[in-house]
Formats: sequence, structure tokens, C-alpha cells
Amino acid sequence: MSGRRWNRNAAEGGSRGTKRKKGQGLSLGLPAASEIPLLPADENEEPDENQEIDRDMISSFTGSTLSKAKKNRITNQFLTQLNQQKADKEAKQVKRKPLIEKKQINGEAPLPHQRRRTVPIPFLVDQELDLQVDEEEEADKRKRLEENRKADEENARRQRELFNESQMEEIVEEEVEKEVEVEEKDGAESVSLQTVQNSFTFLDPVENEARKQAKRGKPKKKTPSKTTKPRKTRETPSRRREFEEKIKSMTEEEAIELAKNYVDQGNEPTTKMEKPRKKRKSQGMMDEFEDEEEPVQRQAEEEWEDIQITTNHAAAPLQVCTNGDININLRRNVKEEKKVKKKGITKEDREDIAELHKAHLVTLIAHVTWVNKQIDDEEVKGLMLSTVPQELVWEGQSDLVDRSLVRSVVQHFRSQFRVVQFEKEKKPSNRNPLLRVIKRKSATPIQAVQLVAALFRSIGINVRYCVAIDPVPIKATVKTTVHIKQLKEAPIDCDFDPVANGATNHQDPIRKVWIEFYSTTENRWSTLDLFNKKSADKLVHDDPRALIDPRRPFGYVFAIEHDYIKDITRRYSLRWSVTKQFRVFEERWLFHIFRRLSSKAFKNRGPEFKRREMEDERSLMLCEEIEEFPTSAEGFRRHPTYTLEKFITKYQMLMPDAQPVGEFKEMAVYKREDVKELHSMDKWLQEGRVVKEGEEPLKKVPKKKQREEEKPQKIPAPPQERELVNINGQEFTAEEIDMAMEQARIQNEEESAPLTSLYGLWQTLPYEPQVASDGVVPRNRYGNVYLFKPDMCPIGCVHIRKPGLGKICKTLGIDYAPAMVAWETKMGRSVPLLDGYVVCEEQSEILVEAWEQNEQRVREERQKKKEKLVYGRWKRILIKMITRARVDEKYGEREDNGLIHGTNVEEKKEKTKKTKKGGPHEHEFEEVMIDGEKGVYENRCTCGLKIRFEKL
DNA sequence: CTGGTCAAGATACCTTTGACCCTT
DNA sequence: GAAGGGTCTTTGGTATCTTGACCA
Repeated sequence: MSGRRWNRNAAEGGSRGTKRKKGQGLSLGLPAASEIPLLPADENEEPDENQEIDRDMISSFTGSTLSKAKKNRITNQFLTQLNQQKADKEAKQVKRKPLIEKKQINGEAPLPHQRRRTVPIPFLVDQELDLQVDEEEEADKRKRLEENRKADEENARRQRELFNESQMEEIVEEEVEKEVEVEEKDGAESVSLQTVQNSFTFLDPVENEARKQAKRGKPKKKTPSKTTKPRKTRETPSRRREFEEKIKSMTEEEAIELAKNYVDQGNEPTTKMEKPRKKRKSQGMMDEFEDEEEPVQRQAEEEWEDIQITTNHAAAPLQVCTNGDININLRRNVKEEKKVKKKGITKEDREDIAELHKAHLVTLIAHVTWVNKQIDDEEVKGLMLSTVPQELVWEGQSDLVDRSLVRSVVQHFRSQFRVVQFEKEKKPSNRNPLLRVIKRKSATPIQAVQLVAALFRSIGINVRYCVAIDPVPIKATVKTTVHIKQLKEAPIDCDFDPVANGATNHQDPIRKVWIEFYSTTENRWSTLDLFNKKSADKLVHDDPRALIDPRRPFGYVFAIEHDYIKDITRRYSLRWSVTKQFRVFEERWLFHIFRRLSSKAFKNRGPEFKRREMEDERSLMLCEEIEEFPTSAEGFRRHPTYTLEKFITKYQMLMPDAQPVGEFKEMAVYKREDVKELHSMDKWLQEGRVVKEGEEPLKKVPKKKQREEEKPQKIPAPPQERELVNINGQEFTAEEIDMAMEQARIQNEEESAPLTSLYGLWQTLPYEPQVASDGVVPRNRYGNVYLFKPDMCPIGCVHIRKPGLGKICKTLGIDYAPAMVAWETKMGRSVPLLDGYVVCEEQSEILVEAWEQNEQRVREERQKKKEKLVYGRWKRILIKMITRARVDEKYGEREDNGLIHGTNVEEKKEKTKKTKKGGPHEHEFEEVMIDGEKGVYENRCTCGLKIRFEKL
């Protein structure tokens, strides 16, 4: 600003009537005052570091200008905020951290689209908000900040002109706001004095999901969840819809939980379903369409996504609406769209379909559980028991269960009940439908099976209610993918429930439901076929597979007994290897579902139960083993038990002692277990294993060619400078020799193409970390420590993941090595991903302490700097206020109460003009040098006004 | 109609230690 | 001037899988 300083003595003429020139600061028009301390002469001038500003100082500054209340309020606010600022140092650290967090591996790092930044609200903002800000929103914010800054400049200008009491507060606020914004713009840590907590957090996926769920859940709160009602509720279309809604958006865990709840509460889970919601990815065109079609609904569901994306061919790419929303209109790239369409099944499609399959499967399992609950209903069992003659009851209670007993039970059932193909559908009631069937004495085949099961159970014979189910196929084909895509666009009903939908023409519903009983004479679970078409008398099949229609492949057969549900598919599968392809790839997943849906009580069942289970398991395994060879060579490709030599891949090996177990089209058939996976040394190292010393590679495969190095070509020296070399009497130039050597090198490389040595698991040992000694960290040839697994850390060392630790190690003279945790692809090449440092254990404590101290110091420094800036600005404002007040006190007019009144410049101008001798006029100054050495000048007006000042 | 084979195209896997510029 | 961090760009060859056409 101005370098001039007022000579106090020269100010006799006062500033009255002085026309302030544009761009001149307030200080120009004010006399210098020795009692005003530490006036920053320039905007850029840093205030004294040692200055201490406290309440008293501020109070003294505010002096007579402000009312006591206002003064107190402002100073209090200011000081509280500063205190908070000090207390909230941690938050800033959080913001710096992400660098490391971003680089986390093992899938722990949140994906970019999952990240939400919580932006701190600058202080002096009333609300304490937790804003979810998207990239677009941030851009918007930056824009607003820019606008704000402009407004601030405007304010600053205003400040120079308007300076009355009423505007004081506003100016102070603006000043402080500006402070904050400037810092935000600079990319420094955002100052938040009210919401520094969570000022910058990366939500982890689970938490994020939970948040989403919570958000989604909100609108639903309006209708208090019927599902939580303890009493049984009838299924209505609205409830069905509700269930569908839930299915749509839930995770696997939730699906199980929900299914369980429905079963527990006696609600039938619907099997009508839509595509399970996946994490939305922005690149899909479909998503955009979805947004377009139901923006309102979507918005309600996902409140945090408040940006509408619409597709419009002709529209401008970006529109900012007056209400602050941003509409992004994307011009659809027709070529790109075609490309997308042309593409076959993507990984994403596959995942979608697998997810759909799983979700459907869960609902079907829940359905089975629900039906089983109806069978186990005490009322149903009681009614069934009441029809049974006493002899049968006694017989049932004996330990002997054989075919004759089963036959007599079935005969009794047949004598009591009539089986009809179709039953007139009655309106749904919340009573157990089986009760109605018992009353009516006529049942559909499925109900008959259920009643027979209830009958067996009522007389004390444990039977399994078995269901073959076939959910939407898990294997992604073009057809199913198209179907899924349709589902994505417009949800349609796809009732895959084989039980409910049993009457469809080509499916035989009877073959979908049956009973298994444990035959004590045969010591195995036997299949009871109520509706044997071949011979009505033959109730029990010797081969359970006779029950299954070989033309209709299915994925799963479940048996349920009380709360214990079990997968018995293998017993009924004609070709397990084929069946497997229709099932969830991860077997564990199914076990997990069962464990969640089954009662824990089965664990505590008696030894007899356990024995039967063991026996059953053994028979199931046998079913798997006795499977015949596939009928085609292709069938061997992914066969679980057998394989052909031609299907052994590059990174696999047949064990040398493996014997062929058969022959297929003149090709030897081997057991799958004789084929072993091989890996290179590096690969094993990443698995945390090292190849044993002295182990010979089992296989050598050509190495992948390394990318050509783009090294600058050597510029050969000018020939005239090179000497001739004499080899065997012949003279060559050095260049010729170079070329020959290069050729030889290339030839050599081609001949001995680099090979990768592969080793088997049994040739490896778990990685044994090296031992640190004398405070030196053992490291590899790149100076790193391999830390692919946490237990690979050298003994006596610790892995500390703190940014900037290396620097401190260096200053302290502590040996350290960066930890390499994974490989990363950058610029199309693999580069190591370093995360944290490895240091010797004994030094870690000192180091961490030093690091923390350093952090503390850095934080404090930053804080100090910030405070200095804030204080400086405060001081400037206050000094200006006081100066102004003093000037006004000395030269201005006073009200009766002694307060300065009227700083309206125009008003003052008018007053000045009127009081001037010689009528109102505008001063026209002439600059006169008084003392050239001291730089004292005087501005003189014809009216006699003189203003003395110093030039620096 | 089913199942096998084959070819073409799509996808997955393996590999595995920059360079430069700007700020502090 | 040194150190450190951000940014640049997005490999490429081969094995394996998938799909659809064709044929027995």
C-alpha cells in the first residue's frame, strides 16, 4: 500500500475534506499514532513473531469504538476459536495421512468412487454440518470461493469507506472468513474450528455401505417396518413389494439376515426378484438412463448424490442452474455406445449374474426353511398324529426304521388323504396352509409330501424334507446377460421358484420335492418317492438318482430336518462335474449361508446324530468319486476329478509318479489331484514362501519379454577419431567391432531365450525373515525390505507406516529401509509399491517419539504461521478502527453520548463542503517539499488546508 | 435335437525397481 | 542445490476361455 507515514505534527489541518484517492488505504487518511503498536506498514509485512495478543490487548484496541457487549462478543468468539484451533491439531494430521492410506493394499483401500470427503465448515458458520462433497461439488465450491473472494475485495474497499460501528462486526467476520478461504484455496489444511473432527476422512467400504444403508433406510422409516412385528403377518402385495425393494439393495449378509427374519416371523419370502444392486459405477450408459428415468426416486434413495446427470444429444455440456444444482448433459457418443453393445460378456456382467444367482438362492433357501417350519408346526403334527392308529405310533417309536414301516405310514396317509393335481387357490391367510389341507383331506402332490413329512415327524421318525432347486443360472451366457441387462433397465418379474411355479408345462413338480428317511437297517438316508410312476408300490429307490429327470439339470438339492439344512446335491447328481457348473463357485459361501440360517442347536445333538452325519458325508463323497468319465474331451477340461494331459497348463505340472487312471480316445486320463500348480520364485515370494535351497526347477518356461528400454541411442564417435584395431592380422575399425559384438549379443539372446524356473509348493518353505544385527536393517539389492506379508518383516525390526519417517531416520542416523508391500502398474510398467519403513525394533520407540515430536513441531509451526496471519489481520483492523476513532475524536463531530457518529463519507463530504470558507469546494492540493532530507512534504489547498506527510 | 470340434475373438495372466517437473 | 512428492500414461505377448458355426 502506501509507503508514506504521516508526520503527526503536520496533521494540523486534519483530514477533514481530504479527498481520498482511489487505491489508497485508510492509513493514508489517518495520522500516525505512536501509541498504536505494531502497525503493519504493508500488507505483505509479517507481524512480529513475538507479539502476544490477548484479551486485554484486543480490549484496549477496541477502546471506545465498540459497545461493551459487542466488544466482548467479538473478542470471545475470536479467542475461543483460536483455542479450538490449537486443540484440533489432530484433524489436520488426518488430512495429510491419506497418502499412505491411499496406497493400502489387500483391498483395504477404499475405491475412488467410494471415497467421500467430509469438508470442514469454516468457522463463523453457524451450522455444524457434515457435508458429503463430490468432485463436482468441490469444483462448484471453488467457484463460490472465488466469488466470495471477489466479494471480499469489494468488502475491503467498502471497509475503507464505511467504518461505522454497525458495520464493524460484519467487517470482522468478512476478514476472518477471507482468512479461511485464502487458506483453503492455498491447499493448506482447511481451518475448522467447529468441525475439525472428521475433517478429512476416508470412509472404509463397510462403514460407507453402512452409511448408505442408513441413508436408504431413512425414507423407509415413515412406514414403521412391519417385518419387526412379533406376530405373524399375512403376505400382501405391499409386503411383497417391500421385500423386493429390500432384496434389490442388500448385501449378501443382509439377505441372509432378512431371509432368517422372514422365516422366524412366519412370513414367506417372495422369490420374485430384481437384479441385486451393485455398487454403481459411473461409466455405464445404463446408469445414466436409469437416472433419467427415475431421478426423483433415485434421489430419495441416495441423498448424497444430488447431481442429476441427464443425457441430451443437443444440449450444452454443462449448465449451472440458478438453484445451485448442476446439470451435466452428456452428448452420447454413438460410436462408443455401439462398442459397448458389441462387447460380449464382461467381468462385470459375470459378477452381476453371479450375484443375482446368489440372491435368488438365498431366497429359495429361506423359502425351504419357511416351508419346513410349517411342517414342524406343532398343530399340524398334532392333527396328523391324531389320525394315526396306535400300533403305528408304537412302531414309529421303536428304533427300527425300515421300508415296511415307511410303507405302512404312507399307506395310512393314502387312506386318509386324497391327492389332487391342482387345488383352488384361496385367499392367503396367516394361518398355516397345511391346517386347511388337513381339514379338507385333499392335498396337492407337494402338500402331500409335506404332510407325509409331518406325519413321520409326529410319530417320532426324523425325516428330511428335500427340495431340488434351480435358481437363475450362474453361468454367464449371452442370453442371460441380455436378460440381466433388461432387468437392469426395467425390472420384470422372473419367478424362478420351482415349487411355487411347479405347474409350468414341462416341469414335473413332484420330482422337485421328496422325503428322505434314515433307514436303520441299511444305515443310510433313503429316498422316499411318494409318486413313483413306474410302480406305485415301489416307494423307496435303490438309486436316488432315479428320482431326477436327467433332462433337467439342477444346481442344488437341499435337505432340511428341524433347523438343520444340508446340501445333498451329490447324491442326486447324475454328473457332479456338470452340476457343479450350475452352482456357486465358492463352496464355502453355501456353508456360510447354512450356518447363518440353521439353528446352532444341531451342534449339541447327540452322538447318534453325529454318527449319521458322518455316514452321510461319506456316502456323498463316494457319490462324487464314482462319477464316470465325461463323454467328451472338453468335459475333462474343468472336471473336478479327472483331467487329460492336454489340459495341463503352462504353469501346471503332472506329478512324475502319477499313473493314468484310464484312457479316453487314446488319451491318458489322470487324476486332477496329480496336477500341481507351479510358480516362479518371485511369485512364491509374494505368497510369503521361498524356494528351498538346492531345489531344481520342475519346469522352465520362456520368460515374458521385457519391454524395450527406450534408452537414448549412443552416438558413435566420429570415425576419424577412432583407431584401427588389428585382430588376427586384419584391421577393423572400433565401430565395426562394436557392431559385431552387438550382433553376437542379439544372437546369443535369441538362442538362449531367458527362462523362468517354476517350482511347486512342496519345494518351498515359509519365508524366513532375516535377522537384524547391530541396528542394521537387512535389505534386498534394491535397498528395500520385501513385506508382501506382515510376517515377512525382518526379525528384530518393525514396520512403521508414518510419512516422512525416512527423513527423521536420516537426521537421527538410524538405519532404515522402505517397505515394499506390492507391485503396482504405473505407466504400463510394474513398479514397487512402497509403504512405510522398516527400522530396528530397539530404535523404533525413539524414532516414533522423534517423529511425533517432529510432527508436533511442524503442526505448531504451521499453527503459529496461521495465527500470525490471523492476528496480523486482526491487529490491522483494530488499529484502523482506533485510528479512525481517534481522528474522529479529534476532528470529527461528536454526539452527546460521546460516540463517534456518522462515517458516511458522502454525508461528511457534504458537511465539509458546507463548512468551508469560501463556499463548498473540492480541495485541490499542490505538493510542496518541506525537508528534502527527511522526505517531508506538504499538500496545500488554496483554501488554506495543509497536510504534511513524509515520503519514505 | 444333442453333443462334439474347431476357429476366432475376448479375456486373463505374467511381468516385476521411471523420468521429469515443481515445491519445499 | 538436494530431496521429495506429484504427475505423466495406460504394456504386450501368450495362454486360456467363450462363443457360435458346423457337422455327425
